[in-house]
Amino acid sequence: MARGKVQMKRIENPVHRQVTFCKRRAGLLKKAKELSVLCDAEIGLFIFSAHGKLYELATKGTMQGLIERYMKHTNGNQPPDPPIHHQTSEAKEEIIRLKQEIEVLKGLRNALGGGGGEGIMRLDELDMFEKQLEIWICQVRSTKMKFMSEEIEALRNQEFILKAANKYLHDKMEENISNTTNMEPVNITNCQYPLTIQDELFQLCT
Amino acid sequence: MARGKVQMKRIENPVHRQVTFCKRRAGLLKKAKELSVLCDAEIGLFIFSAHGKLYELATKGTMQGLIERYMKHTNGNQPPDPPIHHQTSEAKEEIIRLKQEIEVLKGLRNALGGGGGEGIMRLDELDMFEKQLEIWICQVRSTKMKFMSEEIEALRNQEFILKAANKYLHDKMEENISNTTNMEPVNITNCQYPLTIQDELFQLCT
DNA sequence: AACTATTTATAAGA
DNA sequence: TTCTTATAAATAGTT
Repeated sequence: MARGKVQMKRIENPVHRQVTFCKRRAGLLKKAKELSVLCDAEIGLFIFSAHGKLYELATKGTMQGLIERYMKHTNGNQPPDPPIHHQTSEAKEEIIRLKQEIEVLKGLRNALGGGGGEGIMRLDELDMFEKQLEIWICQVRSTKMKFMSEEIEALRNQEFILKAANKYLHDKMEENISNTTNMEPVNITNCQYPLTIQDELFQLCT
Repeated sequence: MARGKVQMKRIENPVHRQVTFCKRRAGLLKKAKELSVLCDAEIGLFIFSAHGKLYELATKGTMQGLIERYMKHTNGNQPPDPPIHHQTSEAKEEIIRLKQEIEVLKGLRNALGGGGGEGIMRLDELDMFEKQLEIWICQVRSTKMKFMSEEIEALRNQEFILKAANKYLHDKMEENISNTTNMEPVNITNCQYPLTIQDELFQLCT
């Protein structure tokens, strides 16, 4: 505030910073005392330097007494530790919030991993909506999978029937050949393509 | 401090006192903030007016946290609230632990997503994560659908081949019958089950 | 709340 | 650190 304005940001030069800290700390304590005296106010002030050293001022009584009064004032309920209770409540709320977030993330992770969605998180409507959308998608896909599986099953049955018909005709033909003139038998083994249905394909959304 | 020195004693005129209180209070709070910013200090300040009204400033975190630090600094033996401090410390530790867990889960998300996750906004992160989840699920399902479609196609081909073999054998048999003795033809129409593949099943994730 | 004449605080230099 | 000093800020008294 003299010989040049000062930028309201941390003073990078450590020497300057330390000097300014000493000067302004003294000024601040002085101002606090003055305000207390002039205006009959009760002031508690503590300053931790960057290195952790403590400077304090309590204008009336002790800092302990002031802190107690502060505590009592912040919330007019619990005389022993209302501020503490308040703080703990805040902490508990944040813990609950963080736990919810973790649950959401775990739910999403599980959905990614295997689809085992579980608890309904009480979060935003958007969140709920997206979760329901996900569940809906899973259900639709599962239904489609079921249809396709049934189709494959029907085709397998069809294959079985056709093979049986084939064998019947083949046998009949050989029977006819043996009964009649020479006739080369029909080789249908070329038609016996292996069927390798991957059963794990049907393990979806279980 | 202007237009006349001020005696360092209580201002008796209530109006003057109140005005001075307002002005100097603002100045004191400003000075405290400046000291905190310029010198990287942590400052707690509370002012009780003569009438009991509270004005406070905590430069970092909450006044509660600052008071805790003050308590911890002065001496670790205060009977009124060591348990309180302990409780709060536990809460803070749990908050830190939960935050770490969230970070782990976010890392998992990024690993799964692969895409550029940078995350500043929490809701946005969640949103993007869920979107990625949806995309991922869709991709997995599409791949499975592709496999199943290929299986169905193979079965259709098999069916075609078997039908052709059937027809060949049937024709041959009729030929044999016409060439040889009377013999009732094999009726294979009973084996001609209609195949109705629902093509819309393959319209997934388009 | 706004204005100013002063006092105070303090940044930079020694 | 402390002192000095030019200058920026704060503010007492007033409107």
